[in-house]
Amino acid sequence: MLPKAYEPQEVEQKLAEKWQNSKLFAAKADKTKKPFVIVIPPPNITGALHMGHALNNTLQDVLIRTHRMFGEDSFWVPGTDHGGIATQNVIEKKLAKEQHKSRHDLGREEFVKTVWNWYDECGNAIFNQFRKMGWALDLSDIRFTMDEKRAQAVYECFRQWWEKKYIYRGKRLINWCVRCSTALSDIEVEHEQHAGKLWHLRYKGEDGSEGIVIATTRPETIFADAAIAVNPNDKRYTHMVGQKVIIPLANRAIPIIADEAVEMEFGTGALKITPAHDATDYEVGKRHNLPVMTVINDKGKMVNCPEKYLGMDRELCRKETVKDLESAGLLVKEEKYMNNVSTCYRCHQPIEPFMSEQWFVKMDQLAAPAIAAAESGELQFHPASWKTPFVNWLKNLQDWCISRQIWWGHRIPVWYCRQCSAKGLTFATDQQGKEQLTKVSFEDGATPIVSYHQPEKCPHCGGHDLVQDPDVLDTWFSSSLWPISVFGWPEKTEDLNYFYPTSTLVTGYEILYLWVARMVMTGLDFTGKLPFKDVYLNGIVRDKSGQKMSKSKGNVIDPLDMTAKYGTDAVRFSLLMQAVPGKDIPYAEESITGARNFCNKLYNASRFILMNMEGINGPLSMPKQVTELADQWILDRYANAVKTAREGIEKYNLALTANTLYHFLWGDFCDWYVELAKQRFQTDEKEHVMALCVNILYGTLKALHPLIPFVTEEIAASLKPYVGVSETFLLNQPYPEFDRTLCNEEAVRKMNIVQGITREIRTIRSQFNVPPGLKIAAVITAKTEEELATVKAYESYIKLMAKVEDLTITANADKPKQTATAMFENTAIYVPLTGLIDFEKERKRLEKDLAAAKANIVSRQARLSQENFLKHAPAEQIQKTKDELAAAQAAVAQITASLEDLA
RNA sequence: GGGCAGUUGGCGCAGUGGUAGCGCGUCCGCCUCACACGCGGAAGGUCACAGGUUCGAACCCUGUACUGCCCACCA
Repeated sequence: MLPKAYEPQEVEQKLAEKWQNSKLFAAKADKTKKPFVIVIPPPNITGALHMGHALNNTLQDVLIRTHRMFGEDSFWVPGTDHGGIATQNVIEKKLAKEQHKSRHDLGREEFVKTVWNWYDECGNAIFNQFRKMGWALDLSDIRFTMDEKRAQAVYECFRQWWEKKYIYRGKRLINWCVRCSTALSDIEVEHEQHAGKLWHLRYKGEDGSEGIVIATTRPETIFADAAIAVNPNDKRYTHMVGQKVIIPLANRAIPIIADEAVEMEFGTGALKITPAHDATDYEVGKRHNLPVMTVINDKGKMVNCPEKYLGMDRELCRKETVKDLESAGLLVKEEKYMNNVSTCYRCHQPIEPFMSEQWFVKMDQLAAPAIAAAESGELQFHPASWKTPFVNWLKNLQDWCISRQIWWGHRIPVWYCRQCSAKGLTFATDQQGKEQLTKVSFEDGATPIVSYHQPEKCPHCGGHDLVQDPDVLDTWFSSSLWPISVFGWPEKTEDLNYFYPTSTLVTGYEILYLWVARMVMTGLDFTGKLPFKDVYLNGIVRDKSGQKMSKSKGNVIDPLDMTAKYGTDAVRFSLLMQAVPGKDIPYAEESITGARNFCNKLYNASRFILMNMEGINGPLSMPKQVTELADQWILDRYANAVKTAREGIEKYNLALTANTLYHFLWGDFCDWYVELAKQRFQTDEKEHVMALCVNILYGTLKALHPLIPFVTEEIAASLKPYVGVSETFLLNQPYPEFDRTLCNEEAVRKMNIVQGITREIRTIRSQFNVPPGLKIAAVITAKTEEELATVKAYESYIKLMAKVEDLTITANADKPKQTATAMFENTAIYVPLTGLIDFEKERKRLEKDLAAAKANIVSRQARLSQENFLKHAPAEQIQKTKDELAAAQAAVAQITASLEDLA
């Protein structure tokens, strides 16, 4: 005998291995079939899986599995991402913790080797977790953004864009992370509200006058001031424009200029312009031809400033400057201020705007086709509300800074001749005594040679002393090529031809710009085709109170802990029940228990049906024709559940699919059909009923399999002999089709009457504490032909489900004495309960029902007396209202009689 | 500053024109021979607010408030 409760752990382990070993998830590359392809958002090799991965991958898994069952050649392409800065940070922390070493202690080569070792370790761990989760990825064929093929793709992209002049080198004010010591692109910068201060500083006039007062959050940058700016329309300052003032503590004169960028209302209306350390100021400086002077270096230390502050950290210098300004009497005011601080998306330290020569990609030509694709609707977003932000982002795109001053990543495929480029190259000796190229300046004459491998010789002088650019590419550079690189681009492979473009991209909205937009641009640029036509944006898994999960908040739920405790299916199903496109999911352990209970319900229902299979040999096919109400009804429910489940998948509304199947299985199949079937098991109808049970259950298992693959596969294995299936895996069987011929509205209507009357009797039983085992008598007086006929025909259902022994059915009986009364539509239900009735309780109950019925009469009558309603509303609606009025009137009459009876 | 979501019973959410559903929780009764991870029943909501469209609005339109997110060079 099977255990009472479903124990997922062993089952899942066993099946996960079986699936992988059978290569069940390998795409067949069957050219006769339509491919359905999803490329996985490759997880960074930074550590363990979190709930976000669980959600994102489960959604993809459901799509992959359903489309496979739809008969398509579905292929989910697995891989990982090297994760640039993120991974380098993880390894640096690890080194510091375990060996008290920095990456500089190891040197570049050794450090990179260390990360590769980490990749072996962590990559494996990730795929083991994938296997455990049962995700339909063929793990025998995986990709990595830094493996040889993907590196070739990166190089080819760089080369082509260099030739097209999309890639260029430029000196700009870029976002510099002092902690990570690298440049960042604009979207890698996050904006956080920090409690800071706003200082009002006086810049005295060159002529000794009072000068002007400005407001700043960054007093340490005054040494780099190039001007003071005011709004041209600001009458307070018009007379001062053109005059010169003295920078405090620096004693340098700068002009007062007028520029539209200055907000008159903010601070004092006067703004210090520091082109080298602020993006706005940089633009103003350009307009006014101001000199750019740097006072903070790449380490965040002060340079080019009065000696006192030289070498000081920027933070400390801020404090010191304020102190000294105060002593000098030039600090006019200090106020608290909520500052919008730019921070690094990886380490969350404040970003320093920094003048630097970097590699950029020109975006306008790349963006244009992407904008067109989104605007035309060729590219679809789910939910669609992301289209506008997507397009707007592309329209306001700045050039993409792609060089990073870190060690882990694709090295820029550019070389320099030490002879020809000598002036533009700066070398330093590292801690291992090796000479390293640290800085490249095209402005000073470095000449690039674009090449994947080290060129044999310099094309200019024939020299052999060539060095590679020290920078690596933005990690998103290789990610943006992912949909083509996974299939072997730039080679014209068969895979690329067959599987590209892919079908759907499933990812979080937080990387829509960082990743999705760029894949669209590169895909269109290199292939002329969109990499995917549907973008399904999933929400973020949050904690129960809607907070983002984070280690520091201690509210993280580990998906692996949860799968160990409740089973993978339970975790998957709990997420799917809430998976509405674009919506965040509040998540708590309690969310999982419901899903776990469902898996158990499914298991037990199956167990029950299997138990009743005893004595039945061979497969039972689905009966072609059914005449019994319960059979007609359950087939209608089943057909509709399948229909809605499929709709949910097509509309990317997996919550709809999950909920529909949940309620069909539990509410319709178990609570009513199987309960009714129990009595038929004792008759010669048994085989017929079993045929329906087992086939409907098997169909439901197939419909559920993409959502909860383990428990369904496990059950299906036992059920197969009874439905005549020889195929081992559910995944290779067709997804249930909606069968219109099974729909039967009349059966649903009749069953609804049976259920309604049953519930009324059960309520009476419960209200008057009738012992569950006690069979009772009941009198049903049906006032309409339909109800009367139905009750008469299916009195056995009511007797069974409501535990009624003696059922009297009449068209018009007087209310028996000493009974409880209930109404269902036009039918009165009397339950004689001599000695059991609490008259006071019954009176209260009846009065409540009476009030409700009276309210119904009033509202229906009001509606029916409106001429406009009768004129405009559809006939069907008018009839419905009339029926409701009649039912309410019948109820009032009946209940009133009952109340009189009680008195 | 711009944009996008959301506001439905104690909690978390479904529901796109015919006056409300689900899960959890609560309360009552049940170990009824598949399942107590269960069965039956009950209580609980003027669908944020104000206008408008409509015979009819949780649902469509306008505005307001609050919450969250994204974008943006008010230092």
